[in-house]
Amino acid sequence: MIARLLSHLMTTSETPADETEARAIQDELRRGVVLDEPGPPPGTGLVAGVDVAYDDERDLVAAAAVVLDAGTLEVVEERTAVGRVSFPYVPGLLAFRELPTVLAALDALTVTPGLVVCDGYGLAHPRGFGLACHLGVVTGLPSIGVAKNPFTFTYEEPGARRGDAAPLLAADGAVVGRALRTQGGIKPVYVSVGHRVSLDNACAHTLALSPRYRLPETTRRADSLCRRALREATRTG
DNA sequence: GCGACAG
DNA sequence: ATCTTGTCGC
Repeated sequence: MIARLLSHLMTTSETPADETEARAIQDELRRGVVLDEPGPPPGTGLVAGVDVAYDDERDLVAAAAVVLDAGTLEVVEERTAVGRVSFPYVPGLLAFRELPTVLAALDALTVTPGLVVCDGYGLAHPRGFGLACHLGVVTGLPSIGVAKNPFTFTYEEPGARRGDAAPLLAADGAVVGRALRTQGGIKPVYVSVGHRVSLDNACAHTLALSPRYRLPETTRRADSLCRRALREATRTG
């Protein structure tokens, strides 16, 4: 079953036909999420960052997967993949637009990361199952989501120092993630659990990956790489 | 009912 | 996400 669902996400030809089908697939994948594991300790092993860039004009999408040494934050491996845009941007269904190409880039890696950091949300999601959850369940890897915007969620402004945080709340008051200040005096990032990681650990990783800038080095590296890959793809083919 | 809404 | 110059600052 997971293989069939994975093929839905992996291949352009089996992309969900509409939003209703996408939600049905989302509900299937949700059954596979594991939330009772702490995840790998921060600062050790390999951490991957993934991101995607689009050229809607030419119907192109480029994804990047960058693996860093969690201790030194040095790049261990980089891979990219280019494909066709197979699903529109629909709030709540971002995974179906981004994951096919991201999975292709991850598949090209020769090393296996102990954690994948996504640009977007995990459990902080209208239906409780965002991009980072899909990626985690489909790959089996621990995953977290680090987003730049609070989406539809609310939070009390955390303290101004690096490391200060506040719960990210859904409309019903449920804690779905955390607004985490990765740099003093700068807008926080929004961290949520994807798969096989605790929220505390997700935040510890995010902080460890953001020694200098607001966003984690994984996200920054993947972002610049997929943009470069898109430029190359546009210029070449 | 209408708008807002990760990337 | 993307459209986009110069500019302020380390």
